[in-house]
Amino acid sequence: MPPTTYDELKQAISARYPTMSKQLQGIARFALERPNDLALGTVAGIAESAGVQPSSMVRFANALDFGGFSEMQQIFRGRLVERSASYRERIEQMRQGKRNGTPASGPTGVLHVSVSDAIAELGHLEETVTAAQFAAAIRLLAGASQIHVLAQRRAFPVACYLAYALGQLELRTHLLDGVGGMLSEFVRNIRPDEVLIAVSFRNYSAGVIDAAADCHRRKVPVIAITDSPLSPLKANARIAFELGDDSSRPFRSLVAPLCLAQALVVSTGHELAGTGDKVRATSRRTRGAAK
Amino acid sequence: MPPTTYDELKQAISARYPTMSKQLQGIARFALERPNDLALGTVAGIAESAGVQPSSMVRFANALDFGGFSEMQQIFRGRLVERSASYRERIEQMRQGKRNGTPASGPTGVLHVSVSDAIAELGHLEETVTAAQFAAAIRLLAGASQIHVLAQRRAFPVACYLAYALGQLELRTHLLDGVGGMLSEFVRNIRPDEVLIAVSFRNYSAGVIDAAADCHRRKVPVIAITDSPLSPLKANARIAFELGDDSSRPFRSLVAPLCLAQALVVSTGHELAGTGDKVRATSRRTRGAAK
DNA sequence: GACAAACGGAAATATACGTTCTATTATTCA
DNA sequence: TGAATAATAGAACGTATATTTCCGTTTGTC
Repeated sequence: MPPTTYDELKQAISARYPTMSKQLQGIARFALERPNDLALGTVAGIAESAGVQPSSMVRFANALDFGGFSEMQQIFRGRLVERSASYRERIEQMRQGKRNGTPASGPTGVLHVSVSDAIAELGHLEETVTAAQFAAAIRLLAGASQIHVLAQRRAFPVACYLAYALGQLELRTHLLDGVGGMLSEFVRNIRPDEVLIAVSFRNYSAGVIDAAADCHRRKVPVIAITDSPLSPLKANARIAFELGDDSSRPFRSLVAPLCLAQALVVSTGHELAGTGDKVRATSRRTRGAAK
Repeated sequence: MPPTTYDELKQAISARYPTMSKQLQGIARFALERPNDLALGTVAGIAESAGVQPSSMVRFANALDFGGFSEMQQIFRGRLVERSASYRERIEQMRQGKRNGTPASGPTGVLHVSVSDAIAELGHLEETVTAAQFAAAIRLLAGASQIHVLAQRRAFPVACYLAYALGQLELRTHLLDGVGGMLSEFVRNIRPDEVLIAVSFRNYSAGVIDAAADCHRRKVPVIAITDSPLSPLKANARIAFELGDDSSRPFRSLVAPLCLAQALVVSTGHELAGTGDKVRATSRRTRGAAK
């Protein structure tokens, strides 16, 4: 009684996942994350991608009551054709829906609008950021003895992400979250060989602006992530990313700044690893992965 | 110079159709009518369905400048995997725009990759989330007397955003940030008429899992935002959003979960404002505030 | 700490697949 | 009407694939 549909297969995997061996669990995750590969690849190819032996793939299929790998693969292939069929339906629906005049109504309409807006923002992001300022920011980050990240309110998630991700690179990173009300004390102690990343959008938090101004005056490099050339952060930053998003929308999203933040972190990682300092970079990566 | 995309293939077939032999024309019609079969079947099987010999299928592929049947089949398989048309167009547009400058290497190359990945994730997000679970989540949020948001480490920015944005809707929202180490004490006091939003991705934070499990056991509605059906959060949630994406990339981003979070907030806002039941919403807020 | 059971890895085997070659048939032109 | 050429069907061949079995290793239990 093996599963006959992809949904059943998912349920079966979920149900038996806890009782599986470690390797089989890995294959299970791989299968659910990359079902397309499972559908179209050969056992050998898939096994290589998953980092296991072909025989383990067969064992995985057997664990799900299939007679063999090919039998299980049929389910993944079935999903592929169903999915492509539903795509056409959805595209048709979208065309008809737009003709009817209600492009964005209903609960999932909101999701669609959010996704579309986010994609537009990302396109705008790539246009806005210049290679020069991006490279300059990376140089600053890679060369800093310590990095401080500051944001408040709406922008705070960006700072959280930066602090976490830069920390993963084993850069000394501090999130200035203002807990305990000692923000200005911390900011006062930032030195010129360190870096402050300040993130703020309208309405700009006074605390962030003041901190950036203070650091900038004391020759501490400030990298600003903000929304407009008119931002008060721009005047107080060595490098300012102006992501000017459409403020006409009531809910501006954090997608663009977060994507920029991720790109900065990844590039900084490359910079650190690529400057010949392989020993430090390797140990950093190893330790991070082991955790 | 064989076709490289399904559209090119279609054009090639149309162009050469008149000059083909009668049998090859039959195969051409069959191929265009049942591309799924061409993508997934074996030569023998397809040939039987089309009422020809396997060798004829190879001849057909050769007539289209392919080296063999398998080569042609790759095009049909690609068609099954390809993403929805509208997103693909946008990605293509962006790729072309970037071809003028630096293609994929260098500092801005990383940004381009981040943006592309983010767009792919967003497309996947819209596929994955069903209208039913989205609507159910909104009903829970709109009807809750209080909302608690919990995440740690990599997922924490999502919780920050949710707490901030839901707070803007004047819903009573608490960010369970674990400051002071009193997380379990707070979780223990969450009641069944409240809601817990738990966000966690691999490797899942034990604290978040435990909290979700505790709440779920005590009939507190739990909305989970996680990455896979195998997530331990799924078993401990009333509603689970599984944003499972390609884990082959070393740096998974928060773009998709944040976009989902935003859509949830916006929809909840509409729900509260649009049900016309302003009194109830107001009284709920008032009661909560009085407490 | 020792034994047993299960798990993972590698090689061997059998199957099935795609391709190619040849004989035969259909078609067209003289 | 006959001959020649192009195309098709069928079979055979080589290859690549999935599967199974066996052995070494690890893990759990007593």
